[in-house]
Amino acid sequence: MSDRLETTIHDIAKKLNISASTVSRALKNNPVISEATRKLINKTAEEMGYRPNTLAANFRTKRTNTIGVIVPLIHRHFFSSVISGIEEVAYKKGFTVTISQSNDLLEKESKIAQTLFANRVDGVIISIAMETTNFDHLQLFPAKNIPIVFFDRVVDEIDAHKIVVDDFGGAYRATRHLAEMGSKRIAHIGGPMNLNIYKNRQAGYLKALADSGLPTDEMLVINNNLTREQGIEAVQKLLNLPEKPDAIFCANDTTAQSVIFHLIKTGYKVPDDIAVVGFSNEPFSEMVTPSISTVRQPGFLIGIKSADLLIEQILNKQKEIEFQTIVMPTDLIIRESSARQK
Amino acid sequence: MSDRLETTIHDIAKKLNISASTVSRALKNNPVISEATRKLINKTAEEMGYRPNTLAANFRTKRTNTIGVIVPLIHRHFFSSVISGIEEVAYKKGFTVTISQSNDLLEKESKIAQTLFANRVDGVIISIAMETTNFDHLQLFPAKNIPIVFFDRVVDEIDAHKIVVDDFGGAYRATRHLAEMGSKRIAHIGGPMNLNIYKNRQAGYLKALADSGLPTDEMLVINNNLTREQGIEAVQKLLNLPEKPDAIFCANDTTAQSVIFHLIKTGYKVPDDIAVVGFSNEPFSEMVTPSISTVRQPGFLIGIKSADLLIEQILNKQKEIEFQTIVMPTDLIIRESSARQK
DNA sequence: AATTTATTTGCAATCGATTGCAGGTAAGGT
DNA sequence: ACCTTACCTGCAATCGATTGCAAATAAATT
Repeated sequence: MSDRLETTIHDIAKKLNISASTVSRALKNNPVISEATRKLINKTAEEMGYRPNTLAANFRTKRTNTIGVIVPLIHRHFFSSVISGIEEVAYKKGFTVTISQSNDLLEKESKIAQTLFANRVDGVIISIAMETTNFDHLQLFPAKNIPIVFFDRVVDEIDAHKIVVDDFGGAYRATRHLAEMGSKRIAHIGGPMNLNIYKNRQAGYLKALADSGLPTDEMLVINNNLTREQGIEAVQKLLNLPEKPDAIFCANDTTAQSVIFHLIKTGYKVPDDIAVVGFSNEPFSEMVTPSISTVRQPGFLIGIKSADLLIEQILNKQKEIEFQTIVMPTDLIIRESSARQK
Repeated sequence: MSDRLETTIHDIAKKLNISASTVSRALKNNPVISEATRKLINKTAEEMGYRPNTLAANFRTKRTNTIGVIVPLIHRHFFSSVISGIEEVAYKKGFTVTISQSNDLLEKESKIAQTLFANRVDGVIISIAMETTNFDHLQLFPAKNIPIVFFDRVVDEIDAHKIVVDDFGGAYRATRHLAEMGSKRIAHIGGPMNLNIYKNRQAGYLKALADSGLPTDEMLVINNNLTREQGIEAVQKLLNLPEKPDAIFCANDTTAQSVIFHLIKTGYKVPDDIAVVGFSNEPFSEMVTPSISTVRQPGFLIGIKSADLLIEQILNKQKEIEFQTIVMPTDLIIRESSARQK
């Protein structure tokens, strides 16, 4: 009804015949205010239906208590787990979280970054878009001393805390597992090489081949954007090789699923003819038939860690910080798509 | 030059020997400023590295150009589609979107609402949590004349624009389809009756039974929270009935999937022994085997419509608005889980 | 009783952009 | 020349909370 009548600290001050500064301090639990006055002020504020004007406070303090989060796609299970972790920490420490999705597009990511910047977020947590190879839009933040934390898809070119998962180890174990299942020609469908995560997964794959005494074959490695469609194209290419693969390690579950789909459709048995392992442990991976072996990433923990590191920086802006790159463990989940009876 | 700080409109004004008001107007493309001065001001602003202080503007205008979105779970495909729709519109009209998830918990939803309120969002778009039966936390907004738009899981008790999908029609068509496939005893696993969407789906189911000349049987209707676990419990109960069902219409895809999983595990053939239809068209529903027949909801369109209606209210605050409830169409997707050879 | 110390509170400037109203200027009309 | 009108621009108040510094009061010490 009467929304022109917001109570301010001045109204409270006037009513109690004290100054606005005292009211402000009391409401903020500033220890310099005596217990008695604080109680009185809180009671009166309550009675008068006072609600603090966050906008005024933000303006004055130049802080918004807001963390901006940019992820490629919020509906990816991994990312929504990370977001949940971030929210968990942020709420506890009194920060609000603004989530945006880049849809893996550089242009959208850039616009989001600008918006967050203009809205003066106190810090940013980001996993960059697949397309992103230029980082000017992210330089905005360091330039104004606004902390950034990168996770998963990190950027070498910017100095900041980075949380990555052990892509190398996950890929290594996945590939070793395929070798242990008796596979001799293990193919790899990987992502774009501008993203470290895919570089590392590929490196893990190659190392595992070497350690298993298997030769590497360029023809068995295909890089694309890991969509459903490209997964099918890739597997078709692999099946057309003179020497077909007997196992495929895919850098994400979507590709693994489309690969399996195509293999079964064209008459191959999974895992007996060709075993498949994916990456990320998307929820569907255990629901499909055959269920997909995959590598689990600790999304929730990554979110917690990212938010912790970010908030620490926000609260200690002056301090010189030693940036660190934290590697979170991954683990292999063996399911039907790779579990051969030996 | 005191410009280790941020450039303000006053700095620009001083440099050009004009007033801050003119600068402000020029930067806002206020038509009252002549073309010449506007160009000069924009150029100078650019040169001086001016960036508008959104916080100051927000404070002054009491507007944040921010829309708060509250959904149960962002990783549900339906909700992330809606969010994409909202973002699409919001971005175009210069609004920022803050997304939060309630995890289907009343308490979290309530905290989020308070945070959004304290942060002075200009409007809210929400689909309420499964638990929510009390709406005090949402009354905050109407009380301060902050518009809300409800979608999908709407609330009768608050007067506002509401966008719902045609749950009744979708359920009706799903059930009719099961009847046409020859099912005589069609069960229903539904959600909590405090949510309209589940009430309507159940009503559609019942009407379809009646129109198909099938008797209704209380024993064939089970209501729970539609989780995986509860889906399995429910189907166990149904299989223990003296007269088992030959089809099950589930109010979401998660339940449908767990039901199918359990049926196959216990030796039933889907769809031949028991046909199953879900609801929402989650991406996994077409990837699992058998793929799940389901009801598609136009999430993206709902997001667009919600944002349109909300922003219209934000921009025309004074106007009396006739609140409307918009019903969006649904359609049935027939897949393997219900496609019997007749 | 005088002085020091500790404890509370108030003053007043500030943050930067916005906007109603008044004042100024140039162009057009008589 | 004088007066309107239309068009630009400036003045100055304002939004509400925060905070460094000074001052007032109370308590403790000599």
